[in-house]
Amino acid sequence: MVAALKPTRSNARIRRKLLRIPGMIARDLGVQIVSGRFKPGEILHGEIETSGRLQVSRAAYREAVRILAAKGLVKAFPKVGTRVTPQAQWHLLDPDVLGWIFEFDPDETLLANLFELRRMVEPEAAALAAARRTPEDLAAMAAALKGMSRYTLNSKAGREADQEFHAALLRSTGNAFVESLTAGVGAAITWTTIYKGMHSPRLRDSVPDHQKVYEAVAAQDQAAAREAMGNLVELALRDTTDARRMSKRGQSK
Amino acid sequence: MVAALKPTRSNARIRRKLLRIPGMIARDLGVQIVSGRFKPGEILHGEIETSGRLQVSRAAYREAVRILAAKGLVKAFPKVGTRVTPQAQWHLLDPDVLGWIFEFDPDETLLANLFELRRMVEPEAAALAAARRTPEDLAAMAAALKGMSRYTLNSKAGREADQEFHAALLRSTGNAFVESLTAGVGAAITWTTIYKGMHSPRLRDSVPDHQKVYEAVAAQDQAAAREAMGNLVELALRDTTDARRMSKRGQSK
DNA sequence: TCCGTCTATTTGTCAGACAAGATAGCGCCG
DNA sequence: CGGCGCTATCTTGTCTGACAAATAGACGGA
Repeated sequence: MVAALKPTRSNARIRRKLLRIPGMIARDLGVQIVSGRFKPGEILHGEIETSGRLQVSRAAYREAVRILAAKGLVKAFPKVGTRVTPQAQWHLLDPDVLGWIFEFDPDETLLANLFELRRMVEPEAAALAAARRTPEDLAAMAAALKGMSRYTLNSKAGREADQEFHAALLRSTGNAFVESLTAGVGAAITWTTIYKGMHSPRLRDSVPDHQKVYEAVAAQDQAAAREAMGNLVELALRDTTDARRMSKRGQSK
Repeated sequence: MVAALKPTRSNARIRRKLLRIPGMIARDLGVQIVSGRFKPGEILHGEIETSGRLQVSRAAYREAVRILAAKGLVKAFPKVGTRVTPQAQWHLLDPDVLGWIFEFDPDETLLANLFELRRMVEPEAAALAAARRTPEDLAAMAAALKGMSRYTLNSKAGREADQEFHAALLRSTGNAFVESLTAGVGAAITWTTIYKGMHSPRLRDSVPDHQKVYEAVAAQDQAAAREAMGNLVELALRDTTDARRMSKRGQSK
């Protein structure tokens, strides 16, 4: 629930600076939908009722619903209401939707699916990057690599460097569609780190794996880049599932 | 330009039944943005001005802008206006954005990029499908295949069967993220067909290629499925670029 | 020269009203 | 009695006009 949405002054700082009211509501509803609180086929409560309950204008609430509709999560019809669409129609690779899905403990299957996609795309992306990377791309990857080893994944800066490494690699494919998968890769990486940090105290150092990818890309060796990145994703997946399994067992849930 | 947007009655039927006013405006602006008519960094005209010019209420226009913002095409700030975001932030795999990009003669590079993505994903998807397909999946693919050979790509039904074949295959991976790439694959297929139909009178029959994929999936032979689908995409790409080159040369442009 | 303030402009939000579309139930007619 | 069409009604769709909030840029003071 949104609770006290009207930010007279108190939560004005808490709310992300750039999230206006419709954005907040959309995020809120979006999370409830992707987390199963609202199931496909269900119909959201009426606009007047909901906007009244949230103490926002109907226009603001409508803009929120429009955002969700733009991401394929809902569809609105007169008289029938705003219905949650089946998952097959959701724009799962939309950065916001991804964020909502993985905001809280995400569905195990979906995380596995996301890794499957990484496994398909990233090795080939590395091969493309090896063929097309510019000196600037290389510099960005080198800088990210340096950041990873300097700060480690235990610090925010280190984790951001990890993300940036993969982002730079996808960017250097020169393929706009591949680049648009950055958010998806980032989400998978985030949860790998979270699970590893949560329960396996001694996390395997992933810098050497990244280093190998970097070297292959730098040497413009497509086959080696593909191979190294394949390894990296494979290991990341294993680490994630292992850590997750331990974590689940630990909390006996 | 939207021209006469106010549908007193005349164009009420012409406008796609399910496209409300904000949807129409969003599509219109979206096409102008992805086609380069509005360039990244540029600022859209003010809300009052634009909504006035289009003869719609400001609320309706705002909902349209919200849709575009949800797809990453624009960002709005008070005082500064609504700015077109750099292409790297666009949600290129959003079905609507894809549709807008490929609505008219699309950028050659982008089409090539889309094929690159297909080349990465679809063979592995075929392998996954071979491992996981249910009898129902298989039936759907068989039906689509039958439709392709019965109606050929010269008819609408045949083209839809082609799309459905690939959609069914992606669906049978059991991977929601892979499935969400259906729109992207579909867009690529559409333009392959268009280019082939446009200038190469004798288009290579692609049914045997699809048949091979189907048989491998039916036999649960992952390697064969991967191989067959790799071939199919490769040939489709070659057909597309060939046909396009001929077409361009033909119209001496 | 630099920094804080002030203003103007743009988007953000609100409020209430009416229009349009779709469902369901009612009633007419066969 | 059963099928068909009309109407009542409910929900989203759209319009209008107003005020609030945020910020870029100008202005003025230290």
